[in-house]
Amino acid sequence: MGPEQHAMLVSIARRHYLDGVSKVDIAKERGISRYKVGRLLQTALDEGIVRIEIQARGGIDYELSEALRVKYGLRRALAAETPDEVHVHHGIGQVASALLSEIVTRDDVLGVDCGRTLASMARQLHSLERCDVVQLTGMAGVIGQTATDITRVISEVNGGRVFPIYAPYIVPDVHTAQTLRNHPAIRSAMNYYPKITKACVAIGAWTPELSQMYPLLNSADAQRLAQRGVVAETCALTVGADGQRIDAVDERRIGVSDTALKKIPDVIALAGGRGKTRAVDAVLKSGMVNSIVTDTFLAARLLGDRPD
Amino acid sequence: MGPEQHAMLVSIARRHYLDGVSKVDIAKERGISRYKVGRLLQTALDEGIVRIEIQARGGIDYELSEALRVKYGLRRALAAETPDEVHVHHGIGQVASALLSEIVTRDDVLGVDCGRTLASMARQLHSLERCDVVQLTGMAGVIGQTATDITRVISEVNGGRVFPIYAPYIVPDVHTAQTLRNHPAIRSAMNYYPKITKACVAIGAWTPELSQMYPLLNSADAQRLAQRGVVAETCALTVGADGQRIDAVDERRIGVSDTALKKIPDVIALAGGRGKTRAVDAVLKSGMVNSIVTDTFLAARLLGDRPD
DNA sequence: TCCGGCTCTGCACATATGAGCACACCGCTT
DNA sequence: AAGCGGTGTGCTCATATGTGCAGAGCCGGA
Repeated sequence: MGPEQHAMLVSIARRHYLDGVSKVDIAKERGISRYKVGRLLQTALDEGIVRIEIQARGGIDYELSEALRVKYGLRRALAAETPDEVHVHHGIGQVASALLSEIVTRDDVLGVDCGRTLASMARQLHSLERCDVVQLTGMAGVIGQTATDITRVISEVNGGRVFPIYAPYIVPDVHTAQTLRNHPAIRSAMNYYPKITKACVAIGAWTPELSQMYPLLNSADAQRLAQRGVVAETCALTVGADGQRIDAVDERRIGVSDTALKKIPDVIALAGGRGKTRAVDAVLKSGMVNSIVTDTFLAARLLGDRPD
Repeated sequence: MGPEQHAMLVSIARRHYLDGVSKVDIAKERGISRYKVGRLLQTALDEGIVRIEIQARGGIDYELSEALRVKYGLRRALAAETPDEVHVHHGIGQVASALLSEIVTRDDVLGVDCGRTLASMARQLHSLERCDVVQLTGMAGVIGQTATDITRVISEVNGGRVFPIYAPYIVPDVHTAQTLRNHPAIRSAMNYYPKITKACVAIGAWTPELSQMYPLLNSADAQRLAQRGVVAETCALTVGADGQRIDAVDERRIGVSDTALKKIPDVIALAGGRGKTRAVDAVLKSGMVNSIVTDTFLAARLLGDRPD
């Protein structure tokens, strides 16, 4: 292509894409037909003279996110860019806290699970509309990362009412569980579950290290569940590889039921790091959550169907 | 703006600008109105999420070129990017040769003036449609840069017929000029002038160094012309600052007349370097040329109305 | 010289798009 | 309770735009 042709393409492209002049008007300006202008602009596009770039804000890989969203039919998916594959909690927490700030409104009721990533999210929460905060599960895990701690931190940020559950995640026998569920404060929280409109939950893989729940069982029970196909849990609700519920110790749990969880309009899972690919895949297929915040590495593995 | 909103903007922008999906279809995909899609895309544009860049090919500044073209109402203008303001001939010659290759067709008749820049153009001419080449002016200047040399070099490239003028640019008296014009070979060339469809000419400023013509006059004549307002010449046709013809030694010239030059459909001037701003401005205003190939420095000065 | 393929052009017609407008909703004040 | 700006939404209607198609010119080969 010669310089005259090139100059005309550049000039017309400028006029259209930068000055916003319509093709019809450009055609009038230059005394050519609008079809010709359209075709010249198409040429400019094909030749790479006009480049359209989507400049995503840093911190999130929107291409991976969108692919993930489509693959699992989610309401939203966000893949946080993290420095490496190990220290992903901070990044996921940051994105999740921004997400919460964005979507939580005054009359939401927010349900909260436990976990390291959720704790990071809560710590990074700068502002949040005042709303009720309900603890979705009993207490488990390291101090400062239990659902009770997270619930408290969030309520401190937004000044909302709190519905904590001062009770363990899993208790040794059914009777104790029933007793606890009848405790007025706990009952008050659990009665509020149907009102929850948004929830943040963690996803655990079925290993002692990658689940808050696994270590609470005796190892025989845990292994028996593994043999029955459990690969993941969220809110201590165990699921198999295809996302099907595998009823485990439900009657000994203190927390939201799977049916109640599914009725929450907006359930956001937070999960990242090595070893969780199959678990996240399973929970996303379970229908118990409709949004995911993860890291780019895990997102890529989910899309590539490669477990870790 | 929160990550969800941002992700949606990015996702929609991708779909529209990269995948080419219409706003209506995107609206259907996402179950929202087309107005909303339009407004989201506008937001994405305003927020800088979508960036449209016009990637010009190197070697030419198309922005300056276009501004120049509009300012002088030219058919085309090209500002060559050159390493510095002194060695501009190579760059201008390169662009001009590419331009010639592009626009010259088999049944064009090409008229050629003399000068350093035109010589550079001719040397860099790789391929050119076969066409007749006519010398527009007598010989002047350094050997190898006369119109005769340039005409020959061009014809060697394209194998076309040549109409040279073996005669000086300017002769001492009217009689000699008339005699030469009646010489069969010269007459044959000059009779061909009305058939010329495209021409390349140089622009000289009215100083001994910056014009092929000035040194051919005795200094008294030259200075007298300067007093009459001559600031530039092309093809030894002198013009004043507003582009008006100032009849100088026309009867002693051997070359195309101003009326004949104006009748050529496409006259391309080549000029660049320091000290030529007023001269180029004048010639562009004269209506004798309708295209310019110059360097970016001179182009910028022409646009800034700053003489050098 | 004729012919087939090729490119370029502009048309008709269906869609897509832009712009102003009215209306509903919301939080806030009087 | 009523008033009231601000915001977001979808409407109508005039334009702008995309697409398939047919004709014109052009070129190379039979």
